[in-house]
Amino acid sequence: MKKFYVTTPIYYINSEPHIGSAYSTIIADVIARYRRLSGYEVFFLTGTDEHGQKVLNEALARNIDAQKYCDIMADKFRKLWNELELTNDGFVRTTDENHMRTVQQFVTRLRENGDIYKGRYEGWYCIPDETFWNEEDLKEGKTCPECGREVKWVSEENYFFRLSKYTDRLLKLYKGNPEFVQPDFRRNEMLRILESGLKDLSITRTSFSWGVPMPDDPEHVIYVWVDALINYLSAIGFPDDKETFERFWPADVHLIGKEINRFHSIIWPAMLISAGIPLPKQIYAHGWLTVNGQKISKSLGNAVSPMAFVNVYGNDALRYYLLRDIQFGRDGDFSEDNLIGRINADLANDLGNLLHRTVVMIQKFNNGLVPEMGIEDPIDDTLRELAERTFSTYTESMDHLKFTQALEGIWELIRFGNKYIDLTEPWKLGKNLENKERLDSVLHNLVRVLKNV
RNA sequence: UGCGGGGUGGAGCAGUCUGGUAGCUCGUUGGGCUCAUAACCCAAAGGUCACAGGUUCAAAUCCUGUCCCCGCUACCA
Repeated sequence: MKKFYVTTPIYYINSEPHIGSAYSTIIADVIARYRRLSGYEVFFLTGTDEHGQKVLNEALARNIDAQKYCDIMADKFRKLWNELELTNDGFVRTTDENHMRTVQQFVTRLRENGDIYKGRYEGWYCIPDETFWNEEDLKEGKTCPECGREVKWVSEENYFFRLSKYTDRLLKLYKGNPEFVQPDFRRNEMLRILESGLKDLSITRTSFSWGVPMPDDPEHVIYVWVDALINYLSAIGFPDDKETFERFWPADVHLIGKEINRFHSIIWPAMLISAGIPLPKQIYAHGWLTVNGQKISKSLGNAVSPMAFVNVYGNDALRYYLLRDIQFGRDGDFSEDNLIGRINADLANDLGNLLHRTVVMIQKFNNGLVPEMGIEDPIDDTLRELAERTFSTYTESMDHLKFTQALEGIWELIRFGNKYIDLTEPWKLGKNLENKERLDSVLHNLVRVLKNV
């Protein structure tokens, strides 16, 4: 049996899940369900990223223990995925004991391969923003270009990963596997970064302790990103459960948001090469959702919970809308008006009506039983051919994550279904017993179409 | 500053790589039909494809320049 391993980003739990996190996860669920239907053994992974300064701050602000805070937040994510009826096979938390052990083992491997060294990380640091800045980016009087507050020169002893060593190998990887990073324009962005050369990456911090301790040097905690990326391995048993790990690794697709592409498309493969582990087959970076044209943000208060929509319109309607209306890969706008438009026009008027017409006529003309095929007509062939074409383009589209096209194709068939009824006029056929066999075929064909849709 | 995305009938988009009658959904208008949902089916109106040059027998599509909108520029899906 063929396998398929799909992952979502693990969500950083310094804030509650919103429509954006739900979008990524719903897409992954759609991929997982599609592959299961196609006969694959699927592992669909999602989870939460729980270490780092920001999480610690959130916990402190609430005056609760960091682990306790994480437990509460992780539950919110888990609960939401349940309510959205997502079919994830795993839910990894970076505070899981086995995950933390895996991280340490992984980092040990890198060290054994000579890719970790101790160095000094220095720079201008904006404490409230937690950001390092280059000297030339600073504003007048050494202030932060982002928030205008004063920056501080900090110097910290850290461990570094020899990322620079992997520039050429990554370039070669990109050249040899054009599908490795998708969509194309995202791959090109990464290529340009590679071409400009990579700097070594500081992979530990000493300013706080909420993280995975560095093996043999617990004063240092491992940088959250290094910690987080390894979830894709730890969740399927690396390195102890060899059988499960080897069954599913390498990942078939890491589904991510565009803002974390660099970590997945450059740092992650470099880490894996260093550790001697095969690379994932594809990184797919999707776009961002705006809400009614505005960026999702806490301060605007538009970070609405997806449940607000699910409760009113239902899970399937929300999914349909997200896949149909938002070109996958690009940024898109989420608007309730458009959602309603899709529900009315596509789900109710086209699909709903077709189903309703078919069912009512079967009740009326055939006592509610689906008839066998009777007399055929050339129009039946047209319907059949369109159906066949639809299912093959559907498969083709879904394999390449072109959800909008896949759905457009299906709706072409649905619309033709409605037209087919008008052309064959079954309500007229029903008035005369002589036409019974022709009527049977019409109704039979309609049921077939609906069943497959 | 740099990089990226976009500018196509009222709205949202496809088409641009591989030049050759401008397409889809929604909306609008008129008609048809009754199995059905203010539904469905048919038809029509509506676009100098941001702007200006250029290449070509022919450009939304290739080249040059300009304008406008949006995003990113390192740890926020």
